[in-house]
Amino acid sequence: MMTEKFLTIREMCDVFDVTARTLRFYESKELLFPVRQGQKRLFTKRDRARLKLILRAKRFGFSLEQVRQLLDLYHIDDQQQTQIRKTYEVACERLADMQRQRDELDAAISDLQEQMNWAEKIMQADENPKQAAE
Amino acid sequence: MMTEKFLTIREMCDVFDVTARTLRFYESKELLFPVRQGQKRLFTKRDRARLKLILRAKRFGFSLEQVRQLLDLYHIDDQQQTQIRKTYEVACERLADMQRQRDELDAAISDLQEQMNWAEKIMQADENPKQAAE
DNA sequence: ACGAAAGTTGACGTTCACGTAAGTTGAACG
DNA sequence: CGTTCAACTTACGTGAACGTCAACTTTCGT
Repeated sequence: MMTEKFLTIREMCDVFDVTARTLRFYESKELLFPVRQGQKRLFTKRDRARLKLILRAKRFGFSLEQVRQLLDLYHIDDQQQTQIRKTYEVACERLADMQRQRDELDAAISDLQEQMNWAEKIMQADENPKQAAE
Repeated sequence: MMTEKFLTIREMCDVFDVTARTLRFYESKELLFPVRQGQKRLFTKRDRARLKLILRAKRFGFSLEQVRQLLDLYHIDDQQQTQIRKTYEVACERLADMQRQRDELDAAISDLQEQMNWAEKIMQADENPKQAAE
């Protein structure tokens, strides 16, 4: 048994901490492609990988539409190879976005840390009030 | 003249590439506090700094409400010092969020770059088709 | 002094990303 | 066989973050 080839919608919800509605919504937006057994959805390993990336990218502030474009890169093998180059270019832009974002994030982290150091000093002073005045 | 102490709403729009509606909306949500000259808004240096941070944080996927909390750290001097500690704790969480996010972002960037290397190889092969078959 | 330009306040509309409720279907269990 | 339960579809509702339009007032140039 290789990690149970398929997951039900409920199992997906538990694993990824999302609602069933969300998974159906993502399917409707062509972000996920669960196979059907009767009318029930079964999520493949590929769906799990995609969902992981979706949730991650969301935390970076990407829209679902942007994520969909990004995801295209991860399943080129399914597609016509004629699309590779176009997809590659999209990926280049996304990558640049992400690198810019990381740089900004680094800056923001530094900023915040500085502010917090300053706040620490203030709080320190607040704990020993008027130490010099006596 | 020290960088023109105040900016009109239109100047703000041009500088930060946002709409007037957005600025008024941010004010209504207490993210910005432009002073009034008559009924016109004048944006201070502090508003400009705040807006910069707002737009930056938005790109990280923070909600405006989260941003508002974050911004509180940046104007503690205006507030009661009793609030410092609370604000400091909020900031700690945000900082942790941001660091986690950066780690994930790094991972995502690596992933994407790997995929792109793979795509490059495919494209390379596509340029010289069946080189080995002849 | 007057008309255009810029700014203001409502108030309603829109898009995204789901939430939620109502009714249906299919497998499963006592 | 009835019912219970999970999953399904359809459809309307919701909060966040603005867009857009209407109807003022204020200011500025000629």
